[in-house]
Amino acid sequence: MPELPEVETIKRDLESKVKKRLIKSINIFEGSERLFIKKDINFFSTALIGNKIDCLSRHGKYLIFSISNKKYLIVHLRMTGSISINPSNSPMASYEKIRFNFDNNFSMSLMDIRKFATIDIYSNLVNFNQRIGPDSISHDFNPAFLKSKLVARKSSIKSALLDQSIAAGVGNIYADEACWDAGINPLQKAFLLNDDEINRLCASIKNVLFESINNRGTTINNYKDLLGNSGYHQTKVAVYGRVDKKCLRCSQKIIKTRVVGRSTFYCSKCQEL
DNA sequence: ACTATGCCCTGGGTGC
DNA sequence: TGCACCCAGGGCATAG
Repeated sequence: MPELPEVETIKRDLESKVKKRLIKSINIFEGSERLFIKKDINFFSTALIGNKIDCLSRHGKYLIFSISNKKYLIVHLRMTGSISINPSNSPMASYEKIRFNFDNNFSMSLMDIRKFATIDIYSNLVNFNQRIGPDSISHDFNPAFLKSKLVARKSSIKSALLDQSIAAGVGNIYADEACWDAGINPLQKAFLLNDDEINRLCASIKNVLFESINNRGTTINNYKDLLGNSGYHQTKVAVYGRVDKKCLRCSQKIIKTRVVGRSTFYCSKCQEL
């Protein structure tokens, strides 16, 4: 499931393949109806066909293609979405939902088993940037910002970290990893964190995200890069999915519970409530 | 205003 | 071997 490091890996690999490419045509495959946030597929096609991709960026888990006509194509891969680059005459891939054919006889394809992925066209990013908080590896995501968001937050810190208006790009795996790294119990009420804990948590979030980027992301279930390869960070994961195994710091058994409907893993000894 | 819950979706795994 | 169930979780709609 692509979170920030996985989307960042895709973005870095994809950038040189799509930058300055002209979109000649688009193929839309069966079962792609849910992909389009705005149901008008004609609007989608006319906004893109004949235009170039100026550059590619990422905000949280969203991929943002800046188009030469000043519009933005925004892609979210959700749970099982993936992207690949292939010659335009390649046969349709399994679960392929949409294909963008470029002017160099290559194409960018979006595949998705579970049909949760979304694509959308924006005329500007004002609303988007208001809805999503600062990217978790940016300078704007810092202890002062985090404190401002947690001070009145009655829910658990895990719930707060999954809120994309707080920690954009953090998902279930890295929320647990960051809490473990910082020695904070994911069930702790967010507003109870003191300054020292917020400083540690902020640093830990960045640490686990940067480390995973260096390892090309974490492949637990579905994530694959542009070439269909897994990441390497799953071998470095400290708590996620390690129920009943020994904590890497204190050898206590890792506990599994559920927080806001998500599997949550922590060490009861070094992440005391 | 804030927070919690259910839903979407399908392949893979498990237990009988 | 087959079948029925359960689980994975991001973001949104809805309820409280």
